[in-house]
Amino acid sequence: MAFAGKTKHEVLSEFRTAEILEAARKVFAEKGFSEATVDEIAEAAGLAKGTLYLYFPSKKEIYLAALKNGVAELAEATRMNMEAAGGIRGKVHAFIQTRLEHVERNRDFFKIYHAEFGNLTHPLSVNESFRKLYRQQLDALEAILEKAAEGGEIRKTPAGAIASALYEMTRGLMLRRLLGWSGTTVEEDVETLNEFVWRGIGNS
Amino acid sequence: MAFAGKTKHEVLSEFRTAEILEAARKVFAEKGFSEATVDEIAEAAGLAKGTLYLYFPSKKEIYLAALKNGVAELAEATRMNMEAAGGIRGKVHAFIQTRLEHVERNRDFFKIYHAEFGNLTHPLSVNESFRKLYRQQLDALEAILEKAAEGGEIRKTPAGAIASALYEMTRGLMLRRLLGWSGTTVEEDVETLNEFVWRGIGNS
Amino acid sequence: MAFAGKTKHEVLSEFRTAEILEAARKVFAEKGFSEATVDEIAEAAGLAKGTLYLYFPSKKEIYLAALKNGVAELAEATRMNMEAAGGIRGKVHAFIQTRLEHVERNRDFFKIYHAEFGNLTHPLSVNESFRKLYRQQLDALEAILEKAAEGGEIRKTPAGAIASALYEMTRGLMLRRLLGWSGTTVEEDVETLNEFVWRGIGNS
Amino acid sequence: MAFAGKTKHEVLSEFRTAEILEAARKVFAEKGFSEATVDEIAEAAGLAKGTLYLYFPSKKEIYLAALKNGVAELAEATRMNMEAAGGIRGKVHAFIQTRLEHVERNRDFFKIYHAEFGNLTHPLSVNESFRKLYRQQLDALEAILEKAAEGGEIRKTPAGAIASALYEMTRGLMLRRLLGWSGTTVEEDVETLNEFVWRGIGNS
DNA sequence: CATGAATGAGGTTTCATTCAT
DNA sequence: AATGAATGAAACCTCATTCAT
Repeated sequence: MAFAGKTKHEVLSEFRTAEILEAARKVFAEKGFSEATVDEIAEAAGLAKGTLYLYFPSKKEIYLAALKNGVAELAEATRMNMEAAGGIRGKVHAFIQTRLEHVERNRDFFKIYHAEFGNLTHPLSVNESFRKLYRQQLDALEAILEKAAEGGEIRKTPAGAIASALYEMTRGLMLRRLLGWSGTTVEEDVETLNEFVWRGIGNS
Repeated sequence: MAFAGKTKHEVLSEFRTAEILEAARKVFAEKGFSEATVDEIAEAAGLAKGTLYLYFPSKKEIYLAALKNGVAELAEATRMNMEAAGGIRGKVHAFIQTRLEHVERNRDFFKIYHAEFGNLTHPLSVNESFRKLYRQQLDALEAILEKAAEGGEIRKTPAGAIASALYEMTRGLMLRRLLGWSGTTVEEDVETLNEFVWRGIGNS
Repeated sequence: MAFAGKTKHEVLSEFRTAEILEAARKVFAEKGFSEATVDEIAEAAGLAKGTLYLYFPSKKEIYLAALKNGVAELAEATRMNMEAAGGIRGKVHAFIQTRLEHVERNRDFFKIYHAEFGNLTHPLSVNESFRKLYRQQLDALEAILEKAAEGGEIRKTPAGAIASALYEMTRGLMLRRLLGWSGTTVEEDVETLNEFVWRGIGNS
Repeated sequence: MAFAGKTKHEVLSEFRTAEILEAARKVFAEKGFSEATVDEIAEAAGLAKGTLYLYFPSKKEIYLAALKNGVAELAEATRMNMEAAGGIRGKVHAFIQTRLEHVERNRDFFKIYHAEFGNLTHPLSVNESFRKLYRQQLDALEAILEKAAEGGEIRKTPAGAIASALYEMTRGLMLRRLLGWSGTTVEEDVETLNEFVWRGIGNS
């Protein structure tokens, strides 16, 4: 993503931004948006409070950046892995696997991510674009399922509901891991879910 | 539940409490806990701010009451309907149906309910007992699935993960309805989910 | 003080008033004016809060009544006993004795009384008239001392300062008793103080 | 007391703290603890309300700091001057003189100081340590008197009561000056009191 | 007369944001 | 660019007082 030719200013700016976002993710993950204070984030980042405002215009923007950052990464990785996979079965497997594996490496981010789903129904919420992205992902999933059904790869189902179910059951297992309630490995969870879903939608 | 012989005080107290909780649910549903103000709740209830504090000791307690109230009701209804249903297939159907139908009649409550799941990973969150209850429900679901598997009613699966998946996919469809993204009736959603789950766990 | 010919109304009114003042004295003694609440007084009096407002227009007035009541009684008893006593020596003794003995029987009142001295320097304080009364008592004491000095009964002193000293040293021993720091009887305290004062002002 | 080598932060912090305490003393002196508002103190200090909270965690702590500050200073000055003075007569004189002179230079503080004596009998009062300090001073005074009596410098008296009387008569004259009721100079008051006390306890 | 539910002004405290250094 | 002291709006909560019953 990064490329040569950056000015010294740009390099520093990116470095600070990343530094702040990492600290922010840690604090927001622990406390949630409202309970977290800018002071805490500044301290976690080892910077003065005022410095944060050189890089972000508000607490809310820090939060959004910390969120979007990870969301885009996850969405992108998911999309790419699904594209690379052949056939509907591979795609579904990729979807589940990518997401579940991601959790392990980004626990702080996922706590924020989860919290944000809780805010989806507050219209005045921190985030309008989050809802859109969620919708896009569901729609994409739905489209894939519908196409597969048309091609006879899977049975005919109300694809929207199934997409939602697939998305959320995956998220459920992610949450379960986050809470430390899983006695299983990621691989096992992936297989369990994959098997379950496949039976659910397969046209056996 | 209500019975004669209540004092005037008790009647009024119950009435006010209900009045406040209804207003609170509306405001909390719209804004979430942190963004909601006690003033707004008071106004929504048509009462003065001080009056709320005659019935609840703090904003947090109002929130918890509004939450617990509905949570207990939902949990109880779900448990009863599952118990009444015969066989694992009936129980799973009852689980899905009870929950999805409940949403339609308690939209405000469900927004709060959903938001609280987002807080599950914040250890210092408003609510410790909520996490426990969630865990209990998952455990109960797991136990039912395991027993059914032992009895040969369904295939053998890692019951914990499946319970989580079942719980969350249902919650996903609830959220979908809440967001107005469903073009389907509750009955259709129930059947879709039921069919999907049953294929997923059945021992065909 | 009470006399026949009262209407039923007056009798009840006096009874309620006394009841309230006793409760008020107890609560104010324990908490001070600001920390005491009207609710507490009402509860201590076994009456509803609203009832208090039938007999007193405000919390402040309850306080003042509870205070003045006792202040007047103390001042009157002191004045009478001093008048009855012969000679300056007897008068001083009567002053000390009356006041110290009074403490034992009216501990609640004396806590309020003491607190009020602490407010003397707040011009906007609860009580303007209290300051006046204090001043009157000091002036009276001063006048007595001056007259005695003129008559050669005691030595010549700056009578104002001595009056103040006499008043406050007595109050000091009263406070000492209130705090439970006295290992002595009232009589002993009276004699100690009397001896001390007499040596201090006597014209030996 | 101040010395070089302080950081800029320390200098500012001390300056602000002093600034706030001076304003606080003025406001508390005028209104008492309960009637004073943080807003008033902030305004008197020429600072925003929030700024006070950068230096003190609560209104109560501001009050205590304003109080303790002066109390410690007075106690220390008194102790030192008494120690420096030779013989019991000198010590008593030093006690009276130090305290009375202190009033003139710290009128605001002394109003708070006096008010606090009024709270001594409220067990849940702002200040527990104040009571202890008062007790310590009385005990020290008592010890000095007892020792002098044993050495034959003064007559035998119940030293505790006399200590209390001495302390409070001094405080009485301090209050008298505070109220502007003294037509005399500090020196005259000191001499009057000294003479009075000395006759009272001397072994003539 | 008595009640106590209701009120709402007013107090303390927090914290996102600004800006002079 | 970085700082962190200062700000003040806004939130929660208390409690003296009122008034319909």
